[in-house]
Amino acid sequence: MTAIREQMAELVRGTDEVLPDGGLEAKLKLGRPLNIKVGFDPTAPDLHVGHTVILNKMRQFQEYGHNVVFLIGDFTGMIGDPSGRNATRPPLTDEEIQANAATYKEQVFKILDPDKTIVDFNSRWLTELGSPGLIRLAARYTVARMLERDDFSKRFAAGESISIHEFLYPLAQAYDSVALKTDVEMGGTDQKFNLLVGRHIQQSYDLEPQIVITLPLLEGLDGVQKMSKSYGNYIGITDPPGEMFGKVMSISDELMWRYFELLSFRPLADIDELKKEVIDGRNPRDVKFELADEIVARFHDRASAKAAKAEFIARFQKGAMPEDIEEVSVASRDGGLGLAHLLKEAGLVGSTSEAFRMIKQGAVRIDGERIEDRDLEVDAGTTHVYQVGKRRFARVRLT
RNA sequence: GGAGGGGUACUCAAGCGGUCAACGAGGGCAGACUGUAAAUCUGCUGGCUAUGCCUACGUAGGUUCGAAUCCUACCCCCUCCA
Repeated sequence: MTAIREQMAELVRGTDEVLPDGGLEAKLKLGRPLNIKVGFDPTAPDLHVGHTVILNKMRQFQEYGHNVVFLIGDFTGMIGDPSGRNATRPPLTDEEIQANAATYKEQVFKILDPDKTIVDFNSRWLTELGSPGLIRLAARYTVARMLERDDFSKRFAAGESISIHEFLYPLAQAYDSVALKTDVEMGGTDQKFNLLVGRHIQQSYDLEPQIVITLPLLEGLDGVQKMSKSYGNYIGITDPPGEMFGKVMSISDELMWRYFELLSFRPLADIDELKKEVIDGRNPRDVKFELADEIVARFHDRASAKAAKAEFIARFQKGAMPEDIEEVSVASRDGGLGLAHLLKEAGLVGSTSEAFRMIKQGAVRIDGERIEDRDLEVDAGTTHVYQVGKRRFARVRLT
């Protein structure tokens, strides 16, 4: 195993907090592979680059020879994420959970080492716990301590409702650490409270408390809210190269540095150098190209990144049509079809009302030519490229 | 168990018998400007067989020519007291 000092330096890099002070070093000195646990929600198998911040860290632990458990919270999923809005979720069926798990593996193993990753489900021990066990578990923590959680105390103070079962979430998560004899648990900064509850609960079961590592949450494309599927501000790790590239290019200059910090593998010194260049007059767009390039190359490959960049330049700097336009065929009625209906059928707009609005606003083009006539009838048997706004395209054959 | 307050579009939040598909803000979308950046300005933001019709203001009924607005019941949330 690599020297502890070197491990420490690498493992701490990019983290938000490692608690308690000196704890990780002491664990490493035990000289055995540590049990690392990270929990994931069972409902959202579409990973985005925000998740990769923690996946990269998990990978690092693996490289140092530790046991990494990718824990799917199929049981806790029933409780729902207490920091979210939905207090309760309908439990998923076994089939759904298995399907989600399979999707997870497919995506996660782009980063994690499949041979070294243990995928587990917390229903395995939490179901078995039963009501008596749950009561015994709940007896180990107090309401006052529960209310220390920022989210709970705020909601309580604001007069918003907190359901009792929400208190079970941190407890169940803590019990996972008991069941797995976890040495280190990682999560986003928003998980800090839950992770710390794990320490207390472990101790009450006469186990050594785990080390808690929090990692910064990556902001989404809007630069305000954290990256999440439900906010629609994410870069999916399975996004096609062109889309991934475009999404990175659409972030603000300020946010770009944050992405460099959390997603790029470049040494920090390199990033500082880039910042300096921008201050000295280099176009931030070109620096952003480098970031987009690195990210696309990581989740696809070098060639795709290069192609994505070339197309980006052709399309947005030179105004060319995108290369891969989806082909759709739409059935006509009585030898033709109104433009609004055609756009709806082709999936370019959500409703005919929206189509009319878009036409009125000058957002609709056929073969690059702006159309203002909302009553335009398109003849059957023709094929044109229809465009709504800057990003939505389709080659539509009217049959 | 008692008393009071409240449930309005993606979110917050006005409206409290007709002029309400519903003020305003945020978000989103589109147009202009650009570096598909940000900022800024402008417009749009329920649906449809489209200049008219249909469906919407917690749910179900009722009063009325007419209800998001009034009445009744129910459901849900919050506060105080017990």
